[in-house]
Amino acid sequence: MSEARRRLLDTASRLFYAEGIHTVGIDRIIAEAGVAKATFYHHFKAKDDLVIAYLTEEYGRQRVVFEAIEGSGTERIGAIFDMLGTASCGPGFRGCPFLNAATEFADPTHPVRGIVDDYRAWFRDFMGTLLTEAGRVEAAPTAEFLLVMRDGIAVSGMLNDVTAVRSGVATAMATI
Amino acid sequence: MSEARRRLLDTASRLFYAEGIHTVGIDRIIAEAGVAKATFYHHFKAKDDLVIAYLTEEYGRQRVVFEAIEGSGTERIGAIFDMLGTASCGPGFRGCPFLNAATEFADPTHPVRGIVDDYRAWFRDFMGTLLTEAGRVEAAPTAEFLLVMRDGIAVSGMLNDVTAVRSGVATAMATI
DNA sequence: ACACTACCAGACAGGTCTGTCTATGGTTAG
DNA sequence: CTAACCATAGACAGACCTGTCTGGTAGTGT
Repeated sequence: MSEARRRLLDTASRLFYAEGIHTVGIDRIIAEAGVAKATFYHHFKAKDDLVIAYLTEEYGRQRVVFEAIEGSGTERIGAIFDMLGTASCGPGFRGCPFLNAATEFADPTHPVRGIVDDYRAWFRDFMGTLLTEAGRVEAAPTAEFLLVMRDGIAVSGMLNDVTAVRSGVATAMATI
Repeated sequence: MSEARRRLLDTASRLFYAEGIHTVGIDRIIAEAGVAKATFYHHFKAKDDLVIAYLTEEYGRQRVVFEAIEGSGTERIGAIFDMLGTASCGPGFRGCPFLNAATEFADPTHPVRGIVDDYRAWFRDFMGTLLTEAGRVEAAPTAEFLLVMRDGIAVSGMLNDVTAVRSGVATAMATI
């Protein structure tokens, strides 16, 4: 990836996540990235393309991080939710990038929503696989439940309900 | 309340909820409400005032609805979550108005975020009170957990994860 | 030497947004 | 009657947004 494109994506990721997608304009991104406007439109057909790239990259990043977490069976799920809880209470946390993007793009047929759906399907399947590995017969409904917990934890973290985050993590760990 | 103000609030509530706050402009609201621009600015100092009024009214509406649900002890909580689940799968559901607003207003010191905080504090306290009434000693952490569940259910409903909604409701009911 | 690609700076058009303003018409209370 | 109030229509300013375009620089491979 070219340096300019890298800087654009990094800047956009930081600003989109921290301040929202619609509220951050192209001018702001290219200024902070130190890139010319023509260069931006050379790399991205439109702003939506940048949004897509941002979410796609974030999706890949999270997959790598979560799938790298070691452990076996339900312990691994516990470690994942422990990490989720820690991240949700950490500095600079402003919720789940995918949930936030879905809120900003109300039209469910928009390409952005496709990535959000992909991410959620991956997480659900990942949990289902881990549960099956752990010998759970009722893996599917439990995986759904863990998806709901993940969402709730992310939201509570965004709104600084730290005790709720801890409570959610503890319950998720106790359930599995 | 004057008719014009009533129409403005109704139209704004409908559009803000369905399409998002930042994406819906004043011009659109006054056009669909059939109200002159000067009339709008006679009733609301700025767009933010309309947003505040929208969320404040929605807060009051939800309080009335939830507090009117009958039953005693944990059965009442079950009825509330049953209703939450049903609403989250219903037509036109696009998530929790407060969570969506919090996502759109990233600055936690913005007045909008104050209403969101108030709503969440009310829900948490309401659950805590019902749990205490039911004789639960560990009411506070369970109330926190129910807040997380509420968030997760709303998110899953917004993203059409209907089975996740049902799973979340079932777990919440089983837990309490 | 040449073509190609990546990059920069910044003007520009066309649209949208918020909020203000003028000018006018009803209705109601004193 | 008149003054206060609520409402209408719509022009307008100023800011911001996206996306296009011109023109110029630097490096790279053939």
